[in-house]
Amino acid sequence: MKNFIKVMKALSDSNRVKIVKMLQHKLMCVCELREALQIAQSNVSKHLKILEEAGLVDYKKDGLWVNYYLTDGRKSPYASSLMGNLRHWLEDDPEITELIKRLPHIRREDICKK
Amino acid sequence: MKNFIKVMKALSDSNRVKIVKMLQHKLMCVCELREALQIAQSNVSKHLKILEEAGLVDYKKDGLWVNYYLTDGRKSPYASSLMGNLRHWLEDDPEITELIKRLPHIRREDICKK
DNA sequence: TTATAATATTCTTTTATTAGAATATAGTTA
DNA sequence: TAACTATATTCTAATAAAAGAATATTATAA
Repeated sequence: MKNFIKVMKALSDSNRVKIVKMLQHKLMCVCELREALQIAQSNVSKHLKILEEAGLVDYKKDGLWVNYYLTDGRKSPYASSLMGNLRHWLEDDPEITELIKRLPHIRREDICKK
Repeated sequence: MKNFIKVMKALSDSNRVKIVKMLQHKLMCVCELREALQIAQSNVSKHLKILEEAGLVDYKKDGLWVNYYLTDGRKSPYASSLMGNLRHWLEDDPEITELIKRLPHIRREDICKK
């Protein structure tokens, strides 16, 4: 039950759903996600942590960058099923399509200084 | 997006998930649900409203009783898919099995006076 | 070693959610 | 009609979530 609730809660926030939908297209670092969502960096980090603890995303460090990517949800049947469905769910949502359209122009080289 | 979030939120609370799992076994009135969950009647009503607005349950009035039952989630693909999955999900959850086991003994004739 | 950059964590405020108690409503029966 | 019962709604308090600002951490480069 606990894990089920955790997965459901993780996907009950629109910013987190947006993160998932973006990561379906490419692996992204925190500053790219911040730029895309236009929210404070600390919030991006916190949302990512919630998604990670639900077993929905994972990350690899690359120098200063931390690159987040989707897991297959192997950690739980709930995560797995929902991640599968979310590949086609919300594809026509206006907010999502707008976000995805902007995605190619959000590049860490332009946003961060390194 | 809005409807998706609504469905996810509706299923992000353990009392509401319990209601869904119980309704898989039989149609139930508010006082039976209250007895099963051991929470205030007003809370049961409020949880039922949230489930209803997410398109997960519906009700039919029968005199003083209001009988709640599961919909097939026809209202949205999210509701439909999750309701389908919830038929087998959490079947082995200790809290749920305990609850379902008690279900046959929770009868409105015994609980309410009428 | 110092400085800098990307991310995580902490602190604080605001907003939502959940809860029970009290009250209102609607249907039933005396 | 008046009294009663099941449910819904309102009110208020407690708890949890989400937000941004500020600070801490970690890795890199000067």
